[in-house]
Amino acid sequence: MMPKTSHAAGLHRASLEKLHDLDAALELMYYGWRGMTLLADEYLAKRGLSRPHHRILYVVARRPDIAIGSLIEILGISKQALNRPLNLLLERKLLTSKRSPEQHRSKLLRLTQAGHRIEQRASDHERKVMRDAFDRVGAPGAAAWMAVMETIADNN
Amino acid sequence: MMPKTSHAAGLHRASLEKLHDLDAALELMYYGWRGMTLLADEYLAKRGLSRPHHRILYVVARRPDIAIGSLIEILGISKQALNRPLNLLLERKLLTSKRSPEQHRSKLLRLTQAGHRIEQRASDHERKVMRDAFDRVGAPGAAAWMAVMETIADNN
DNA sequence: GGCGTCACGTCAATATAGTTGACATGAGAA
DNA sequence: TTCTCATGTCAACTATATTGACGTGACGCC
Repeated sequence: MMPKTSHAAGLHRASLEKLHDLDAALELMYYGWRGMTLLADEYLAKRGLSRPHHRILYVVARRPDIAIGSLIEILGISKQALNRPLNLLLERKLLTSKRSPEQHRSKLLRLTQAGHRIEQRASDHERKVMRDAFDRVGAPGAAAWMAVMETIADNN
Repeated sequence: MMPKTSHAAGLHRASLEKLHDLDAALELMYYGWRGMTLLADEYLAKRGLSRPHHRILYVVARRPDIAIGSLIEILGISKQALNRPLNLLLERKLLTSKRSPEQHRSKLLRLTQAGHRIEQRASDHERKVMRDAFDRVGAPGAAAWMAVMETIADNN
């Protein structure tokens, strides 16, 4: 539900009247997501990639030899939606796909060296933002942040 | 960078291997945003509305008599992008627009009773999620959450 | 009183990120 | 052999954005 201002590059928090005491929290969730992903998205954009590509790289990095079907399930998108970004990553040789020896009908995905590098750098941008924020509140504050987010995330 | 599972309705947190200690935080940010907006989005969808409509209603609720140009600036979108959702809200009579007595060239937007009701109910869904999460960690935990998110949000 | 600018409206083309449906292929299992 | 699984791909569509161009009515000013 929110905003931006003068500078073209980055939106900043709007100073809207608060009608409820939790309005600030709603706005922080919105701006927080943007704040965390802003640098990573800029980094990816310079390489002609975007969030969907990062999501694929992120998952494959953590599940080497994942099959395409599993990837679709984890990402929560259709195979048609996966197709384009996945093929781009294969063309760019950020990912490799090979069929497994036994289960010859599924393709197993892996990151190449270059793929690892990009995944790491993009995620590093996001982790740095989190680290800086956690450093300001110390370990107990960080733990509280995690606890709050877990409660919200599991609200399904 | 993430996920989903069996049920069609709501994604749930993926159990991916953590390569870095802050990976959990990255995933929580992703799922947290979804978790907070899930119920509100379902509520809005039942009424043929979506996030952009809610953003407009949210801002107008907090800036009665806002001009279209200011709304564009706050939302950070182009006037062409604003056009469709704004006109829908006007057609549905959730918003009114009138020209001001003096400044006859700008249009002033206001919520109708129905508009207020929808804005309030949608935002209530989000505030409830936040309230439940804050209740679990108490006031100091909530303050820590806010402090972390402010640092991240201002990362522009 | 005319000129320029401001605020708004709208048309067209494009991009991105997704959807559903249909259909094809090669591999394995029954 | 036939059925099903895992994958690939084509087409059409939706939603949400973008930029550029152009139009109109309302002021502001010399």
